Amino acid sequence: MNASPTQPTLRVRQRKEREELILSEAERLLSEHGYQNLVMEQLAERVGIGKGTIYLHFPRKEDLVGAIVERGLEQLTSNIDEMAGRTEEPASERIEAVMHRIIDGHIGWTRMFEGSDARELLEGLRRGQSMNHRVSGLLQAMARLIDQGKAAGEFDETVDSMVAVVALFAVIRSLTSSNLVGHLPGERADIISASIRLVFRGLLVRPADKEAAR
Amino acid sequence: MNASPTQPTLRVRQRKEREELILSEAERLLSEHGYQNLVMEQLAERVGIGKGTIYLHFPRKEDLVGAIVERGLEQLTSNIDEMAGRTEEPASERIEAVMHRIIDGHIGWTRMFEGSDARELLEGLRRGQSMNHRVSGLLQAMARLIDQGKAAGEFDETVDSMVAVVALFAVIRSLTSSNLVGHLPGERADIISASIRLVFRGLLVRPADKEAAR
Amino acid sequence: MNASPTQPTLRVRQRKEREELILSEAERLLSEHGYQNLVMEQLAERVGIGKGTIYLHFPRKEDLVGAIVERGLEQLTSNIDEMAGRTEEPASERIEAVMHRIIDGHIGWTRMFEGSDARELLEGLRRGQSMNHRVSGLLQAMARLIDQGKAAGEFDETVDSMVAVVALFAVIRSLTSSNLVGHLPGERADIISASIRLVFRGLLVRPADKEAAR
Amino acid sequence: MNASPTQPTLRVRQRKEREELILSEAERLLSEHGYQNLVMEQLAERVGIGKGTIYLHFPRKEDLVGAIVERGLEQLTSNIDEMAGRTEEPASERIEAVMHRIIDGHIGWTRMFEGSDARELLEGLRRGQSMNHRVSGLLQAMARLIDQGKAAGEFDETVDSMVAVVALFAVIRSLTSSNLVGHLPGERADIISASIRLVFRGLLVRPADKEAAR
DNA sequence: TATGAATGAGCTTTCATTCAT
DNA sequence: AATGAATGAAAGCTCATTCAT
Repeated sequence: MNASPTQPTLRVRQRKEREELILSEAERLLSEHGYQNLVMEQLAERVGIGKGTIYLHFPRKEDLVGAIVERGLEQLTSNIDEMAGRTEEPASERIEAVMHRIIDGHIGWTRMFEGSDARELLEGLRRGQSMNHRVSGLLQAMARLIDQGKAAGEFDETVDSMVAVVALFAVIRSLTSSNLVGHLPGERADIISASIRLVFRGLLVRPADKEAAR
Repeated sequence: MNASPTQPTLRVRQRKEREELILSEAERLLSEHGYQNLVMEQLAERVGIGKGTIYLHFPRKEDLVGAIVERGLEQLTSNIDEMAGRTEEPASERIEAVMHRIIDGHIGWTRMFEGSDARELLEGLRRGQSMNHRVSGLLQAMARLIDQGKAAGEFDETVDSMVAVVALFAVIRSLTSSNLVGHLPGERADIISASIRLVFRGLLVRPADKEAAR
Repeated sequence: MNASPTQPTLRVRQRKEREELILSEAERLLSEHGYQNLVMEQLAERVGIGKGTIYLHFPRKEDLVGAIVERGLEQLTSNIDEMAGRTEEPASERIEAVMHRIIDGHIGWTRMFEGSDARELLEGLRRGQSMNHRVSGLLQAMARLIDQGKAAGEFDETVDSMVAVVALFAVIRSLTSSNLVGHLPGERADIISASIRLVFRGLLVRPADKEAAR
Repeated sequence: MNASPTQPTLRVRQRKEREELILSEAERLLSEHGYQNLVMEQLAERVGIGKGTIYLHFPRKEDLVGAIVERGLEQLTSNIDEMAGRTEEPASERIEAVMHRIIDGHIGWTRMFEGSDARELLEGLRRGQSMNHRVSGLLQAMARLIDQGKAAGEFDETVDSMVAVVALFAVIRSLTSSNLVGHLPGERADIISASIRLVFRGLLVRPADKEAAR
């Protein structure tokens, strides 16, 4: 009489799938063109559904974007947490891996929110709390990785972990948006690696410090 | 008819002045509200001129913003060049000063381009070439400061100057937009200073290296 | 398959019941929000059925509203006819009672058709003829009451009954919509009663006339 | 240097003219199709201007309709006031003339507001006060006419003037919207006249009363 | 030269109606 | 028979850009 437990309502699954489809396409358009230039009709067309259908899933454009942000933050956080489990590898390598993964897989975060009334959008998300949790969660996950490095003697304990997180994300953000990188000589990948390592240099325990500590 | 040679420009000078006025006001609106929410009519009103007059100076909204970007880049570059002259001060201090100045005096660069079709905007600027020059100029000016530091033995010569520049600007950008910083504990100013210094730590010549070099 | 002849209607009766349910709820929404703001989905939800089901009964929103109007006219007419039976009471009192009942129990007739393309709606109803019959029936039922009054010597025979009917309904309509009444001093109920009586004054046989008739 | 006093800015006059044009056409469409079915684009087309131009004069559709209402009330009031001046004619005749003029000149008051969220619209107008003044002014102007009739011994002083006003407007409203009248036999004009007179009968001083007063 | 009235493409959002399940 | 997901026409409103004055 009722749906088998292994098949949670089919309908629901299809709905979820379509939602995923919308979000993915929207994320692409968002990172390509920014909030204002994401046109609902165009989005629908690309997904291959009617304009109104989007509104069945996301009552306002704002909500659509909010969902994308949350999804992104969630993915990033789980990525980082996964890395936090591999305690056999040095923290610095794991962090670098995380950063590369973020940079590669991810999406012009910077551009994404262009032209939303970003202030209002974020404000709204913030009021809804979930954004706060997600962002805080992301930052803390990253900080945990750094703390692992400190505990392992890799990183300098005098450097505030949260400050390091900010610096790392700063580099990610900048490398992600092509603004500057586009103007630099050399391969993009090289620049990325070198930049990440530069920040690490500031974070690593210095031989001299160890010396001094004796 | 009788334009004196020393003042061929009365007209021209007024024109230039007004152009400056437009740009200044536009820059403010831009950093406050982003590209899409910069409304030409509102701008004209604030400047105290007619809407159409703006179009006498900048045929398209895009051009107006392009001019602002160029002007900003120019100012930054000259700021940095000025600092490059004060060779009596340590490079690291001068760089930090530059960074603070950029961050303080500056303009939500991040928000400024929100809602432009950034790709198209930049593409257009690029086609006009001048953007390329300006950005390259800015990066190179900064790189020169770093090179000075290297020459003075402050900075590690093995670190690529351009990479360092990218990292520095990355931090600036991130600290400028409140996205992350807003989620951090502590005073904004403290976070900024700490972040800058973290990058410097990675740049400074390490005592241990010196030791090893002996 | 085995529908007993006395109850061929189990299905049919249920269908009729649901139709009644839809109409009642629709009438409420209609009088509260007007035609345009009557949303089919909301209606379905309130009735507790699926949106599509409504369309099984009424192929178009227009038809739904048409049915409501007819039902309303029918009810009013039967109300009046019932009153026409109580010949022991004075016609004027019975008419006043009818009017109060209409005003009280009734439904912002005025608001109900807000936002329909009333012309088209009525046109459509008219094409279906039935509307004409209903309205005529209503007016005639009321006229019959007045004629009773004339026969009883209560009302002046020189006043055209139909004109009196129009005037009476005019007052009802106006008193029903709060537009004017809201701007008047005094209690709503008092205004209503006084207005009705004013029209009656014009309808009653005048003592002076009687005098003259002697 | 400044515009001659007899020619108040030409611009301003043209603007006023166009505004008048918009209002007139809007009033027609409004009375024909009701608020919801008044489509801004269609209105613009009929007036022969661009859609946006309307918004230059009336920032919201609501404002446009508000202006129409005010204009209408103003015209009515001044019509009535003018009539109030002709004290040489009997009040009843002047009132009848006013009513005919109202009915002829303005038609679908009733239909005009259909489908606005009338509640909100009126609420808004009411909050803005101006509506209150206008409507009160209109009712009072009419009441003044009736008072003149009372003073002249034409009308019965025991009938509340405001109640009479309500009844008169009730008739106007009803006769204006074709709902009922369309279903009546006879000429529209005749019905109108007869209805008005019926109400007057209720208002006039009765010979019998005079008799009694002796 | 400077203006701002006029324009209309373009956007988000709503909702009657259809139709596969 | 009953449902509600999907659709897309339609509508109000904004604002970059033009152009008559």
